[in-house]
Amino acid sequence: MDRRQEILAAAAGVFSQYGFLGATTRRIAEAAGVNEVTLFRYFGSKDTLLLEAMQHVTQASGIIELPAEPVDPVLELSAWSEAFISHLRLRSSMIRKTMSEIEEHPEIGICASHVPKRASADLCAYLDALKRKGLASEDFDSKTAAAMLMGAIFGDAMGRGMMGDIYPEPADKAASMYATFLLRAVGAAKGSRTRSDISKQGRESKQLST
Amino acid sequence: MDRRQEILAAAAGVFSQYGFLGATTRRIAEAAGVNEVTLFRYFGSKDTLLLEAMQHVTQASGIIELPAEPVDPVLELSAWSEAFISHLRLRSSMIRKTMSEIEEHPEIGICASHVPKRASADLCAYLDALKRKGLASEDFDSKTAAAMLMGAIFGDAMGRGMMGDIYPEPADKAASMYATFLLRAVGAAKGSRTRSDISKQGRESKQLST
DNA sequence: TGTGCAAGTAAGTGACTACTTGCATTCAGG
DNA sequence: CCTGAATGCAAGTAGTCACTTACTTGCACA
Repeated sequence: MDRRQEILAAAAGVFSQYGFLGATTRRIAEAAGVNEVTLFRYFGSKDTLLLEAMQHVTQASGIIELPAEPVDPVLELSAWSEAFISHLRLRSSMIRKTMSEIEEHPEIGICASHVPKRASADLCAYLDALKRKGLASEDFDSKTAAAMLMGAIFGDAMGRGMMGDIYPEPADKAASMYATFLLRAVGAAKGSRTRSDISKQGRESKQLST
Repeated sequence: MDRRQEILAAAAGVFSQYGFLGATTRRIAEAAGVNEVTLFRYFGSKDTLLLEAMQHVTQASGIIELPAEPVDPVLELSAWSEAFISHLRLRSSMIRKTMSEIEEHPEIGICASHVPKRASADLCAYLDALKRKGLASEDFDSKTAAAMLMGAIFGDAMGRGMMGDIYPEPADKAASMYATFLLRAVGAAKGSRTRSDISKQGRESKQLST
């Protein structure tokens, strides 16, 4: 049904603006251009409506794939990071509301956690592929590295609006700066040497390629 | 006054469990062991009570100082990171609630943002001191590096409860693993080789000591 | 012994909450 | 043309919300 989708979208929008308690059935109905009673006819209760709405929006994830066989790490990881950060930025206010709801409505939190879980798994696999192909040193922990990059991206997406001065500028290059920084840390910053910030290291670090 | 403090503490506790709308005056009064009317006699309204409560709790920050003159980067930054992550972990649920409230109650968000702002400034200054003393390479951006470490710590503190499997183990060493990873990225991972997680690296990487 | 303040108690206000019921309207298909 | 499903509308229910008023109690101090 068309109506269902409209209501779900409206519910997600209102939730991301007002949170669970603030997302009243009246507001949702108004946003959907629908009578309040219709909500209950479709979904029975506010709880199931909001749960379904959240499941609906977490379907479409903005994560792009990382190649199974890395070729140009800086290019590939920058693109991935930029896609990921814009996914998070678009949804930042919903993510904040969802995070604050995990104690009282864990089901919502669980379905939202699939996105970062998948992102992290993808990223770990990619870093391991870098090791395997000899494109990175082998003496670092993928989970630690992945947590660093994901944390930087996540923190930037959540916090820049409130404390823009603590994050690197310009905002639209930040994700690729994090990615480049990470690759340099794992000794994979050769190839694609277009960025000036890694030029110096190039001279000295053939060190660990096994 | 003694009573004031008790009420403020109770309000902060209830807020961190239920969020702004869920923190009803009844619940706060109950938690404080005080009559509901007393809240209004002291603070006039729920809004000012909660604002005052948040200002009160953000006074005491668990951030320790970083030395102005770095001596042992790994040791110093690990200690700082561990103190910071346990500060965040203790307050994770309040932080989540506060973050979801920044749109509707910006004043609360603003006073909470002082902690990460100060942490970031301290960290940047420390990284710059590393550069100045020749303990790190000079071709990285301090803000980027700081955002990476703070992001990793923040993400870990917020997310481990819900998706423990994507973060490095053990949890109580994670902060120092992030710190060590960062220092290695900036070429400052020599000295203080007591931690096992960098033992392997020790053999091969004298590389960047300028 | 009397005064004044801090706090509790009880009751109530009007607005809002999720949710229900009953009935009128619209419109498509047989 | 009739039927039935989808929807709107008006009203109502029982509960909670922040907040107020009016009054009582207990204790310190003079």
